[in-house]
Amino acid sequence: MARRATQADVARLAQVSQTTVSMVLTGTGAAQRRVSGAVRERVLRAIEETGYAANPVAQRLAGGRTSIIGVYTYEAVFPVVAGDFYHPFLEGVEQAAEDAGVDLLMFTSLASKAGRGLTASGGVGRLRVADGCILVGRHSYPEDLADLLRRDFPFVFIGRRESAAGVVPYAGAGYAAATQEAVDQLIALGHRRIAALIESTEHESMRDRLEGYRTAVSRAGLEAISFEDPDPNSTELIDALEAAGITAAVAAPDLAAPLRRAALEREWSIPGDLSIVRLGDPERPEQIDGIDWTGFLTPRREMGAEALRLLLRQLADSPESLTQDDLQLHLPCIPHQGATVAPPGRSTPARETRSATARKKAQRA
Amino acid sequence: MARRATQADVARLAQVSQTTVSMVLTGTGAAQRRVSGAVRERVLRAIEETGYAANPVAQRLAGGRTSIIGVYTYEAVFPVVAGDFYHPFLEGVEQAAEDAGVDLLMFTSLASKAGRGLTASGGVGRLRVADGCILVGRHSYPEDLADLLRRDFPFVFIGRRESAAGVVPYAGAGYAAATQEAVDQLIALGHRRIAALIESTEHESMRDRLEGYRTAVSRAGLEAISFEDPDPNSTELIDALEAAGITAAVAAPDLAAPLRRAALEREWSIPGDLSIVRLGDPERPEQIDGIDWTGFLTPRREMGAEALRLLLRQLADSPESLTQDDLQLHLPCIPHQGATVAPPGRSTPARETRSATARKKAQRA
DNA sequence: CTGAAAGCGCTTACAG
DNA sequence: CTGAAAGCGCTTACAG
Repeated sequence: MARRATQADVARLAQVSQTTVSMVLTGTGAAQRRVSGAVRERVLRAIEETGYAANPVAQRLAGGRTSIIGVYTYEAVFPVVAGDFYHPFLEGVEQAAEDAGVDLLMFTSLASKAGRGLTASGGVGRLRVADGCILVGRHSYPEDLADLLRRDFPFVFIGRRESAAGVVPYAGAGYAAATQEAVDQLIALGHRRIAALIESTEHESMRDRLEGYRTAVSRAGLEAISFEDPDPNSTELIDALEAAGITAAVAAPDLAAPLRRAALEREWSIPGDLSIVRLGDPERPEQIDGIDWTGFLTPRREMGAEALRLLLRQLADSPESLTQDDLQLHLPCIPHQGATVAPPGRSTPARETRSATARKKAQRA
Repeated sequence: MARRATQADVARLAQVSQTTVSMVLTGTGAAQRRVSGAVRERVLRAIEETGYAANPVAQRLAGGRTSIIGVYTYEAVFPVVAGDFYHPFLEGVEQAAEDAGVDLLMFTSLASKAGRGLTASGGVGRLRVADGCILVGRHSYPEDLADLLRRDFPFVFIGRRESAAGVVPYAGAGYAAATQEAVDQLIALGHRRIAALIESTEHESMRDRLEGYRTAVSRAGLEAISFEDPDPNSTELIDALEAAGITAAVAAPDLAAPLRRAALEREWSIPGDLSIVRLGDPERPEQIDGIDWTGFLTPRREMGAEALRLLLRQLADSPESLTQDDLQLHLPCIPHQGATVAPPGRSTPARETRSATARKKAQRA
């Protein structure tokens, strides 16, 4: 196997110095150094002839750019499950990369061991073969974020992430705004007892939804009734909703279907007895059902594409000019009017009946 | 921004040479060089103190390998269609890359314009930023193959490819052997009039299937009856099968379902009147049905994984020792006994009846 | 306009 | 057992 050609090889063939070869390749020298037309021609021909392509590793070590953007996925790059949650993010990244003419380096060598993240599997250093890096994954890894920020390595997270260590650049979904709007609509329909069901507020995206919910209910002078990490398989949740007189619930994506199932088991009708709003795309494939959910979709492709563009902006000439608002993107979610929301049940009697049935079932159990 | 510590920093602190630091870190020196206990201790402490972590970029440059393997996909890297045909190949590549500790560079910048291939979008040049490259795609691109071979660039195709320009390294499916075996089984069941339905023999994989079919029928002294690129939506195909007295057909993956549909429309029963063997995984997602096809599966993940391993072998110490057999892999297909094959219809009357019905329908049309 | 030289942070013969 | 030195393939001041 022929050794790959180097600038030295090209230089020898073109009868110029290696510096000159580098110069014609990356014209961005101190003073936009011009190489005379004749010499440039010779060099270009020699490049052609030798099949030279710059070694990105050497380029990076010397402090240059490679037009290679890293992609670090906390989950598998090529997900096993068709219809995987992460797929659309990567499609967006790919599309934007193609548009920008950059290549994507998937850090398969850094496969996150047992979900312990980047820091655990070799650290941020390895990412530096790329000009910058996009990160995607379900969880938050505070150490990774701190490390990334401290090292001053250009990166963008897909999905909002916070760190005490500094301003984390991200392309996130506007969950707060979308949730708020969804709750506003429930209120406009006449609902007064609206619950929020979310997963752990450890995660930024859940905090955002909760915040949107709180803003909307408090502005309307309603009571905020939220359940964090409820167990949708227990009857207690439905008991609690009933006791609180809830007529509508906004639910984290993976909680919507279980809530619906639990409610139906109680012989509630959806949306007759309970309206449910789904706050985004479900992550777990088993949650993908045929239900026409009212709520909104997570703009996954857009998040991927915008993340890449944001990274490119950071790599551009004057990254200092980027403000926090430039670095932290909240992309609008896509509202969808489905079949799981209706005005609250009109008659108290109906509600009584339902409650009676429910109570009977509960006693039997 | 704290500059990250280097071996030089550690060396200074530990009062040893930078070489020694490198030595204690990577004990694999020429003669397993031992550093005395005391010195090793000092170095380790200094590493601790400085928080030193090796710069992988420098390691790669010094090591002579970038550990970057390119992946060029003629189709989109992250396919839009869930259940995409190409997905499993990439999963296999990813798994093998993870095992080998190499990263994958997806050439998104080279997105093949209108299916015109590599040569059309700039040529082999950019691929050279990687140590070698895996190529995946539906079609054959003779120019690309010739270019790759002529340039002596290490690559492996997923799926068998031929070129007059030389020996193309590939990890292909053993379609010939699998098809032959399938036909043998039909013969063992008592079939004597067996047809082959394949797509254009322009493609290597179709030629392989045809070859396997021909070998099997000729060995059994039967007539070879093959249809290349038949139109399964026309009644002519069924007419022809009927005229030839066919009782079983082996069909290219994307032709099996259309053939079945056409036969059912004729009121043939499957497998009663016609046995159908499907020769691999269908490419087009609309062909994915609930039918339990008899035939075999394409070992897609294995092909991806083996392609990467083969490429790595080419990049290893003594690639010259690789023979053509080493470079061209035919991975065994996975046989599957489904519900679309049975012994041929026992009675001539049954067949007459069927033919009569069919003839009537044909006249009506 | 062009080239000699230093430097990026490592590994690895080659000498002591 | 340890270190001085060369080299991996680039970029980028710094001199001509």
